[in-house]
Amino acid sequence: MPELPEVEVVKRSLEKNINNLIIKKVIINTNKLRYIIQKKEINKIFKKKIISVKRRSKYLIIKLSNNISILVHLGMTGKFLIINKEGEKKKTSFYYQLSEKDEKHNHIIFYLNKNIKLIYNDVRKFGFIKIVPSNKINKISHLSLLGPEPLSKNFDFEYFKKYIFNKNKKIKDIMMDQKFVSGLGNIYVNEVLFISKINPKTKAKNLSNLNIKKVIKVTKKILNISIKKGGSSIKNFKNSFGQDGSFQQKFKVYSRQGKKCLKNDCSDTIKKIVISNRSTFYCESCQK
DNA sequence: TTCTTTGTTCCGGA
DNA sequence: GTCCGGAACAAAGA
Repeated sequence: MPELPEVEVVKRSLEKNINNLIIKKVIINTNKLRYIIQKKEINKIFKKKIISVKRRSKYLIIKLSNNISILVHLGMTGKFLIINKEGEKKKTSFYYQLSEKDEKHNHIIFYLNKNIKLIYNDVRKFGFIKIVPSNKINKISHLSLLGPEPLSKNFDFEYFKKYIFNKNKKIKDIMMDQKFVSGLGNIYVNEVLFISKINPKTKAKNLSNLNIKKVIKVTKKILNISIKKGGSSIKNFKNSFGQDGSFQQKFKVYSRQGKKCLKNDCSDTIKKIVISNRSTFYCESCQK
């Protein structure tokens, strides 16, 4: 369930710890992620230096020397772990003790110089890793159709208003649509609509100007707070040191069905419904 | 055994 | 051709 804030936290962690390192060896334990990784693709990243780590939507782009990039999507349960070789004296936060159970899902191991290992671990195997030419990265299908970043200036009232004026979709579906705005998933959309006091079933084109402004403002605020807190830790999310994020206590509506609404002066309970095959949580009293 | 989870894609119907 | 929404898919744990 890594959404934008979680991916951003991973990005920062990777940036800080693997930049300028060189890929010495790659071991693929499981080649059954969303896409099979060909051996000739892996050969392209040998001895390459990690130049930068970027994020676009929920994707990570690890740029290497010689016009090669590693495009990563964490799927539902993907995570990176950075591990130093035993015996090296480094900060304890570099060490993450994997239980045997966790190690079963260590699918790809990048051996870097300075005895650092970068491990891709993914229980559900819905994530993927692709080797792509850096200069074509924005043209590949995963990235080419993405809408604006929610935290960018492009995600503003004018854009929102123009996009939804003839859309008959529910606001929740629109917010989940990566072509409209990229990086939000089910959890954060539920939270944004709750805090904005907007019913998820509302047709997007019927939103008032005031509510459009509110949604934009709340979206940016929640994402920024979550990034600051280190990402959520819903079930499987960990940053690259295996530490849990701390945002999970902050969810006001997600997964709270049957529990009391947290808005002041509201005595209603949170309802769970399904919209477009996704669990949707809201308060009937607060979100009219 | 069945249900749940998510992002993405596909397909039928309007 | 376009839009909408339901279904399917991946894998594994409860």
